[in-house]
This record gives sequence, structure tokens and C-alpha cells, in this order.
Amino acid sequence: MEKPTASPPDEQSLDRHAFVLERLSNDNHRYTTGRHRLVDALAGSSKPLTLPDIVAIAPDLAASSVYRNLEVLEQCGVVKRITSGSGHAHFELAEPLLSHHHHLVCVDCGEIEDVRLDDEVEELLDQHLNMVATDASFKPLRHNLDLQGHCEKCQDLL
Amino acid sequence: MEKPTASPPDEQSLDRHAFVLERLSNDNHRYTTGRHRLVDALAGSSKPLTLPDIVAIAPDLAASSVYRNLEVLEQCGVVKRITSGSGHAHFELAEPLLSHHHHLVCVDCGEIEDVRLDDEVEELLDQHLNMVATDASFKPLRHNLDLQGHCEKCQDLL
DNA sequence: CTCAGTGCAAAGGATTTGCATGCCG
DNA sequence: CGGCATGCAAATCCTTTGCACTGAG
Repeated sequence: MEKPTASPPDEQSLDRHAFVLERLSNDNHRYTTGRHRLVDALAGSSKPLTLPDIVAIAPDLAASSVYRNLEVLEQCGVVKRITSGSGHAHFELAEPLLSHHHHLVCVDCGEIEDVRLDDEVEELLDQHLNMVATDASFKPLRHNLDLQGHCEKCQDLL
Repeated sequence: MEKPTASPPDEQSLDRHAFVLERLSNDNHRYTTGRHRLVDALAGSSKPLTLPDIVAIAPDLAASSVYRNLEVLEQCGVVKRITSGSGHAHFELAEPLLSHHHHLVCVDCGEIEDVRLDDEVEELLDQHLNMVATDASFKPLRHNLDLQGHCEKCQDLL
């Protein structure tokens, strides 16, 4: 019921690249082919990707450069790093490019899927988090919420 | 305003060790001195600890054994592993031994502090998470919620 | 032209594992 | 006693870094 939306330079993709370019420029970085390809790889997936995932999608990118670029893009607020414990870190586009969401993390295979909660729940959550943060003299930046469990695929294997 | 509660074999500590012993026995593991010490180290701290933290508290424990035991205890549901990205993983006692809570993660120094939310918020959250999990044919086990930001100490350093 | 970005290979650091020995049950 | 648990050292795995080279602005 969904199509991958890969190469055609649709409107969304143009917006995305304009956004990335601006963020990179602001930090005096260049939007090189490699970075372009990296952003496309992340944008082309509905799930957060690991480094092997990314290199599998774009095999001509050197792993070390991908890591370096992920760091640059993370610094610019274009990429978000997810560390769920199982070996490799996962990466996805950051909030302005991907709407706010959370993750279903499979404890068996390590795959991560996106989920969105009702705005109303998010709002309540943020209110309470800000409250407890204030109590602890903690200056909040963002929250992460994930649900661990067994994904559909891994349930079938039992 | 709080005291460490270290060595005296108070009632809580007895309960804790009874619980751990049972969990270990169920999986045909032994509750050795080293494991006892490890549990004590975790129980004696108000924050999740890294491996260096643990070895600093109990210097006679070998790092490799601590890692092995943390894994065994994690499998038995006695220990919970927290991977917040910054180098070392953090470890704390698991839910039956520590009441349900979440974490304030400092993006500067990596320290983790515990916070609790109102039951009402937790309940609402669980309801919604179960809902979205069901929609994704995902079998939920537990949720994790953390707030990233700057801890009091690191705010002062700016 | 120039400097940031790249690729390769090598280093780094947290965690895991092999193996001989020690100790719990 | 017998096998799980331990300690040390070496190995592993993901990620980062050094360096010479290439390409974007």
C-alpha cells in the first residue's frame, strides 16, 4: 500500500535537499555527492538504518566517510543517531525532516520501526517531563521513547 | 539529604538477595560472592552505573567477570542495561527491584539520573503504546523513556 | 587554486571469549 | 567430586583517526 519513492526528484526530495544544504552551509560544510547519497539512503527507508544497511544501499560509499558524514549531519541537526544496544547504531533523518515519532525495537533481531503517538499524548508527556526536569534542575532538549518487544517477523520464528 | 545505605543487612537487602537468588536458581545459576557484590554495588547507587563505576566500587571484581555476570543477571531479569550512546553502557537493577522510572540523560557528561512520572501519565502512555503496537503486530515487553539535556553540573560549566 | 571531503589502512575502545584454575552445591 | 564461575590475556567488533589524494566552490 506504499511505494518506496526512490529516485524521481519529486517536490519532497527537493525540499529535503534544500533544507540539508542550508544546514550544512550554515556550518560551512559542503553538500557533496557522498552526503547527498547518504541523505537519499536515509530518506528512502521507512526505518532507521545501520551502517551496514547504508553501505548495502550505496555500496560505493566508504564506511569511514559515511561515519564521518553521519557525524557532521548529526551536528547540523539533519541526522539523528539511535543507540538501542544491539551492536550497530541506527540512523534516521532528524525531526524537521521526519515528523516526531518513537520506535518499536525488536529485542530479537534488533530491527527498529517507527510509530507515532497522538498529539494529545505527546503534549501531556512533554508537560510532565518538563516538570520533573525542572525539579531536578535539568535542562531538557528532547525526549526519546521506545517500546521493546518482538516484531511480527520474529514472533513467527518461535 | 540521603544516606548511602551500604553494608548493614537491613530488611530490604535481605529481600533483594532472596529475589536474586530465586531468579538465578530458576535458570540454574549460582549466587556467588562476585554476583552478590555486583548486586550490592548496583543497589548501593542511586544512579545507573557503568562498568568502570562498578569496578571502582568493587575493585577486586574482574571486569570480564562483571560483564559476564551482568549478562547473566540481565537474562534473569535482575539487571537492566541502558545504552545511551556515550561510550559505556549503564546498568541498574531491574524493575521488580527498582520501581518503574525513567532517565534524565546528560548529553554533555553522559551521567544518568532517575525520575518517576505520575502513575496516571504512565498509564495513559502504556495504553497508547499498546494500541500502536497492536496496530503494528508488535508484541510489547516494556517501554523506555528518557529525557536528554544538560544536567545541573554541566550547565554550571558553561 | 585551495581547503574540505574522501578512501584506505591502521588505531582505538568497549565488550566478549578461550582456557586453565578455583570454588559452590 | 563435577561443573559452573573466575581471572587473565588475547580476540572481536563497531567506530574513529592519520594521511595522501581528489573534487567542490
